[in-house]
Amino acid sequence: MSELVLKIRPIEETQSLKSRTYEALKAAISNMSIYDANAELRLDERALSAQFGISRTPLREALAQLDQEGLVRIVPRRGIYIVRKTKAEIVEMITVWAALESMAARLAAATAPQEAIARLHDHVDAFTADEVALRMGEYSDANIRFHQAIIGLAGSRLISSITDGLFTHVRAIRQRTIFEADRARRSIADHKDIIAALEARDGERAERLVREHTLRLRDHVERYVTLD
Amino acid sequence: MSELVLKIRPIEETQSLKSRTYEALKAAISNMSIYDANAELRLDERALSAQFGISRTPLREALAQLDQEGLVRIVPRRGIYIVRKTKAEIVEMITVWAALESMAARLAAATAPQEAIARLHDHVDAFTADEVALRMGEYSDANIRFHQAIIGLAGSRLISSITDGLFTHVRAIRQRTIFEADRARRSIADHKDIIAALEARDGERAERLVREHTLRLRDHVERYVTLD
DNA sequence: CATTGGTGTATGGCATGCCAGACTTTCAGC
DNA sequence: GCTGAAAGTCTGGCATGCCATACACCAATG
Repeated sequence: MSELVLKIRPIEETQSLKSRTYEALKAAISNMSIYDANAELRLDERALSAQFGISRTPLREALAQLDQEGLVRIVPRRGIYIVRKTKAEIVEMITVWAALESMAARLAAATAPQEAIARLHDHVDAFTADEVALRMGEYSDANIRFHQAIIGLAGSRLISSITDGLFTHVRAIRQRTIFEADRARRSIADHKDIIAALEARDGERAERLVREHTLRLRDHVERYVTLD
Repeated sequence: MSELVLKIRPIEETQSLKSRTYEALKAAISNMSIYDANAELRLDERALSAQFGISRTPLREALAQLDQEGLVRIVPRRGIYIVRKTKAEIVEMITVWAALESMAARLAAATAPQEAIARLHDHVDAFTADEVALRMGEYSDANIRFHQAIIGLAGSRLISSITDGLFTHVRAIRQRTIFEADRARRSIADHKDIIAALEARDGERAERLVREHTLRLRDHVERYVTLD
């Protein structure tokens, strides 16, 4: 499985009921497969607070946070609904991802330590193009970690936090679309080029390669993925 | 005029106490000049709720939202503090701004209607390089609106919402750094080039120009602005 | 049968009060 | 005079209950 990409919890133990409830709800919503199309989209404050064994106050605070992140929508006196992302919204997210990761690549080329860049190979070299087809699940994880690693190299907390938020939304799609040998083969080649550009400290090129790579994913989703 | 970029308040009148309190606090914090260095950084839930004439519940919800946006920091059983942005954080924000606005320019070049692009001239042509020195305040506003207009042309709600958030934080700095004739003169030239690229539908070039323009601002801030 | 008005119910918004933890103050002991 | 512990105070977290409003259901009316 993929506890690999679990966000590292901030040092301070966030023990408040609000925080724990937030995490629980977020995980539940994120892992809610987009396949169970007719899962109940409506949440009930009182029922949930009873399930969690807490009062409505911390639950409401957790829900408010999820609302702000766009995972749920709170409609006054109507209800709380799990948000279904449209394809257009997913495409927007990937576009923003492309913008931020490409900028991260530029920063990484300028400032990341050589050893850190070298470690990017670990995420790519483990797979040959042929193996990908066989171990697609593993590759999907490695692929995601590769992109997160580049963002990490930039050393920008802001970029990391924004993309983490996007990742929560895009996860399901990303795992689906990667399940295609063609894209995977191309993807491996792209990744190697990106690493080469970083190692050559060619920020412009790394930026461009990352952008084009991710925009290709966007176009692919736009063309071939269907939701709803 | 510029009702063009006015934030369109969500259709539904957000009359909830939480929303109104949030807006009020956000405005108060944002407009708190970074010059009154020793303004009280600590907020008191009970005192604020009394000032607003509401109970602590909606106030807490508003504060929680501000906490998530990074404008305040809530420390359990310690207090609520107005966050002072470090220069490094401001620089990160401008970097993200550069990434997103440049991507927006690329999108705008591809999809924005010709008339909309043409309206960008309004934000620039009103000033000659010489006038800028005289009407710096006006130019500063026009400058900001120009960049928001480009982002608007992209038609991406996500990019707009993220940059709006950044703008709240960066506003004070941006107004300070623009107060320099040299940068302003260069800025006007840059803006005209950007418009030209958009009109030529040259997405690559528009993207690059916007990125370089904003990264120059970043470098300027990094070098010459002092906070704290 | 369609429409409209009224009433009951469900749901989130808000007010209020108590609680645990952290800081401050004070006073005993050396 | 100094140190340390204990009590008091301040602060945000949480539980609980009431309220206004949106909606559904139903009856009365044309």
